[in-house]
Amino acid sequence: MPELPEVEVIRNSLRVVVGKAMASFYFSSLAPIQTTSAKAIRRTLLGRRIAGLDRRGKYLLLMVEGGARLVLHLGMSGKLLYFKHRRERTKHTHMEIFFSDGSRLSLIDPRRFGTISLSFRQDGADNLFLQKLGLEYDDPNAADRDYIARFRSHPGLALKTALLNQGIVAGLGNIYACEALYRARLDPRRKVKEVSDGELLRLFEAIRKTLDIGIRRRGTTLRDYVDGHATRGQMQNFLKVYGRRGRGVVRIVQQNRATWFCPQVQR
DNA sequence: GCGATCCTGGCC
DNA sequence: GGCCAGGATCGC
Repeated sequence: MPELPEVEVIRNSLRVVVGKAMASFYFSSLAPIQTTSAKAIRRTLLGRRIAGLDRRGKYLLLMVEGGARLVLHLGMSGKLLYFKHRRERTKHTHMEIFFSDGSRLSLIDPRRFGTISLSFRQDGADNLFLQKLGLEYDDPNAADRDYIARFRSHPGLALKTALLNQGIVAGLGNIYACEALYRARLDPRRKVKEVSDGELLRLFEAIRKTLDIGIRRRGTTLRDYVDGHATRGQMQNFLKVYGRRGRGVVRIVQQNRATWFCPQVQR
């Protein structure tokens, strides 16, 4: 469900937990913990305060006093919700962090495509997921030639497929990949090797703009996306192609995923 | 590179 | 019952 804009909005919405001390935890028996254990997570977090929230691609990082980070991916169906007061645990809750003031953070993920992991290094090189990620769309240290080089190393990929590859540019999902290609007026089926550097630059600019707009509209709520306080996004009202059959927009399938585009505009 | 697969739920 | 879903990985 959540792509970069949704994760960024969730991150901003949860600033309320910064400074809170973690007093206890709940993990379901099906919690999607990867390459670590509930025990290790408890040991790492217990008694410590949340130092801040960060984001890398679609991963949300809960930064812990002392330098460790709890690395969360929400997959297709994950939500991270803050509750101020006691409350019945809802179905598919896989992790809860109880703060010393009685409030809590709940991870709810019916499909369990998300992941929970740990990282202790600033650069994420010790984390199976973070280590694979490509550039941030707004990386201040990356130049156009860096983005171009990343794309050029996958000449045979269709543009849409390249956008979904988190090792090239991190954070785009199915909605924003389709929207960025529309904004750049590029056919999602064209291969990387068939587009010019100029067209790639146009695509990068479209990616930045598309993700920025997504964040400003507080994410896309097609079905069930909400931020950390259960507030829906508004971007669904401004999508140009995704889910918009008709008026020249068609749906095709690439890599087993739906691609929505407008053949008259995108070439 | 492509298709199948993990999982649950909603909709037709 | 079948199809679809905002993700990512793993075979071939």
